[in-house]
Amino acid sequence: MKPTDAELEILHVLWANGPSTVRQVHEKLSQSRDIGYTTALKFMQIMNEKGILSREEDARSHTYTALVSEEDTQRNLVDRFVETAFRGSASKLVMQVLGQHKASREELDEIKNLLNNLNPDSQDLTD
Amino acid sequence: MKPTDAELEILHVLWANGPSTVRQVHEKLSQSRDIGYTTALKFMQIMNEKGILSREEDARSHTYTALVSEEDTQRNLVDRFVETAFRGSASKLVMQVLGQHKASREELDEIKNLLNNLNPDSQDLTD
DNA sequence: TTGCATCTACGAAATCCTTCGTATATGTTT
DNA sequence: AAACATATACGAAGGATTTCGTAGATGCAA
Repeated sequence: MKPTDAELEILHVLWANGPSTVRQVHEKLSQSRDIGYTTALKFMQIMNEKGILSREEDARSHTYTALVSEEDTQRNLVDRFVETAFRGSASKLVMQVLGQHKASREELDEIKNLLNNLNPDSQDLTD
Repeated sequence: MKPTDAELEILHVLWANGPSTVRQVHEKLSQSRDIGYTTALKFMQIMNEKGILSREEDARSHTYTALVSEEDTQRNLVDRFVETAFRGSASKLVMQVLGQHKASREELDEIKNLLNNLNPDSQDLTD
C-alpha cells in the first residue's frame, strides 16, 4: 500500500507507458539515473509478490502491469504526507506549495476554478 | 536533512513546545502512540549527532532544542514529495489535496487570497 | 551444434530505521 | 548510608530498502 521510492519510480514508468517489460522500464529509468538491470528486475519481482504489479509470463520476457492507479496511489501518499509532515493540516500543505512552487497561469486558473467550484457546504474544519 | 517519520514526530513536539527534555517529549508522544522512554531518548541522541537538535547538558536531564525550523523542514519535505510522488508537478499535488481534503471556508479564502496575490510575471511553467 | 545474447531466479551485502534491554551514573528520600 | 527513582550511554536485534553478482534457462546466429 505504501510504495517505496524505487517502487514509485517504476510505477511512474508503467503509468506513463502502460504494461512494459523489465528492459523497457530499465531503459526509462536509466535516462534519469544509474541503475542496474537486475536491480530493476528485482524491484519488479518484489512488487509482483506484493501485488502491486501483475505479470504476463507468456513470452520469455515477462510483461508487467501496474495494479494500482496513479490517483489512488497519490491519494494514499498525500494522506500520509499530510499526516506526518503537516500534522494533518492539508491547507497548510497547500499554502506551502503555492508559496514555494511555480505554476503556470493556466494551472493557477485551474486551481482557482477548482476552489470556486468546491461546495462550501461540504467543507469541514480541518484545523 | 531528511528527517525520518520518528524524527518528525519529535520535531513537531519541539516546534510546538519549544526546548524540552526527553521526558517531556516522551510524554507528548505517549499521548498518541506506544513508545518506550529509551526509544525517544535514542531518537533524540541520534538527532543531536545528526545536527538536527542541540543539547544543553547543564542539568542532569538534558534539554534539547530543534535546530531546524518548521518552515524550512516542510519546504524540503514538500520538494522531495512533489518530486517522488508527483514527478515534479506541484500543481497536480495541489489539486489532489484540494479535491480530496476538507478545508474550512476561512482556509479556502486564505488560499484564494494567496493565489490572487501571486505575481503572475514571476510564474513559470512547471509541467 | 556451439556459442553469444538475454531473461529470470536467488541470495546476499550494505544501509537505514525503529525499538528496546541493560548497564551505569547521579540525585533523593528515609 | 541504603534504597529507590530517574538520566544517559551503549549496543544490538529485527525489519525494510536498495543494490547487485552470479547461476541457470532459453532463444538466436554462425
